[in-house]
Amino acid sequence: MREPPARFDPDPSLSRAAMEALQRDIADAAVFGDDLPFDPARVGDGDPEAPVVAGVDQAFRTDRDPTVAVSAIVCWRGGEVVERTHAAVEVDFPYVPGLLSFREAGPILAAFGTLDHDPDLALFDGSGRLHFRQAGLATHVGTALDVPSVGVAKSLLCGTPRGSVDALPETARVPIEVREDDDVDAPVGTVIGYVYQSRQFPDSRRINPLYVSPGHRIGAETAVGVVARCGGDYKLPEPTRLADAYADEMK
DNA sequence: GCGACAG
DNA sequence: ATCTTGTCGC
Repeated sequence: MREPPARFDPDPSLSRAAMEALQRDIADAAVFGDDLPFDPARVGDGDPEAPVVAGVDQAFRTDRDPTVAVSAIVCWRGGEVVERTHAAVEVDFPYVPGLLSFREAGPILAAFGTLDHDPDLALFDGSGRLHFRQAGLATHVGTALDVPSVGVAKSLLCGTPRGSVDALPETARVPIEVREDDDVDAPVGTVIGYVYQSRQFPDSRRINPLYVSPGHRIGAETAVGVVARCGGDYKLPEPTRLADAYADEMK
């Protein structure tokens, strides 16, 4: 698909201050409301007209000196894999909470560059708006490519759930808002994502919920909705789970 | 100084 | 993210 504009290049050689400044610019350019060129209620439908969802995930080869990031993309449409691609890129920037995209967005954009399909929506492993400067990985890449995107994280980076998240029943969702003591660049009370209990066991054992947030061109409620419509039999949405397995296979 | 946080 | 066997339960 198309090349990303240099404006939002996730350059790992930038200073930390420059990275944070870029994230504020990205958050300004991002759209955290529904602006979708497709009907989100049709995600997961089994017909050829249904939206194409791209699941994106990475695996790393640390048996090399410059670590190699293997970024995988699986395009999925109503239960069918319509395309798979990947890219392997050397990375030297470490994982730093809040700056994940400066480690992973480069390899991800390289993989998108080899993708034939133009996905309607992209699901990322990490946060979107659920980020200190409202510019997590899903927001960064979604905005750079101007593709509707959603962040699906397995743990919470910031924000406060509006209520209890213990023993949530399957499909339950709890808004995550900004509180006074949260270090998030958004007004107090803003809903920046949702806790989503995608799967749950009948017994006492607990499965951790997912933390879903808007990346670009989608609102928080619709974001959880589409993730729910991509759900298979596992905790992670199908496109993400398939990309995870493909990334592992490719490394 | 303490806290503490995606992958 | 990655390193890793067995083990508990449906």
